[in-house]
Amino acid sequence: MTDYRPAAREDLLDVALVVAPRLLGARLTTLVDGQRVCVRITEVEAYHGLGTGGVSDPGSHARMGQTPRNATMWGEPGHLYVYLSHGIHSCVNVVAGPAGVAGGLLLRGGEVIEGADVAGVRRPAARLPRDLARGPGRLGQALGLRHPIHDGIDAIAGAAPWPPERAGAVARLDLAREPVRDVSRGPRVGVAGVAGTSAFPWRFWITGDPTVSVFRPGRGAVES
DNA sequence: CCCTAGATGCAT
DNA sequence: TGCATCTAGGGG
Repeated sequence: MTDYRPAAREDLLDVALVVAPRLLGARLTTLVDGQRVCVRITEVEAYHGLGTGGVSDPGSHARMGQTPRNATMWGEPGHLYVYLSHGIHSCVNVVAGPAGVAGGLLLRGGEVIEGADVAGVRRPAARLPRDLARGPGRLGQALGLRHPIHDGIDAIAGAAPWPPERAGAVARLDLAREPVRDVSRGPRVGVAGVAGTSAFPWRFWITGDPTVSVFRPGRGAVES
């Protein structure tokens, strides 16, 4: 990953798209406040931003270039970009692509496979186990990840099996996974304008998985 | 400044 | 359908 060098502008666009399906079935484990929760990722969305002069993703936080808010997206791959949605929800991205290029995969859904009791306490509204991490805000809450204190946390363990804590939290992404039977692809959720149409089919999910969030077209999307 | 809209969730 | 409530960006 660190040796990756884009040969063309199009290759930069590919980065997040290549990584996206690879995250399906992968596991993200967190240790927050001494409590451990593991989620099997079932739904992701790709976002990127080339900054000034390049083609940009109109649905991406990085579309206008680097800002204090989206700085993590421009940093090291494998770190977590945690942002606040509507002033309430902490949503989690896995940063993708080389440092200096904005890219990330929004984790939109997952199955809690460890620490369901802990996740249940964090998410009392969840009636069914499948709702514990179904949706980006829910997933962040189930894992105990919060904006802004956990933004930029490194989810790659590296040589150490369990890296040092940061802000009372540890996150680890395990890309080794069981083969995924069938992957579906379609437009991203809740993105307005052209990005809400089939022009950007950058949402990937495990076909038929009950922990995949409900599709909701963005404002300005084509009605039917 | 003020307004709007946003990669949302949940009660009504 | 409306609200919770924080942020960035665009327009006056």
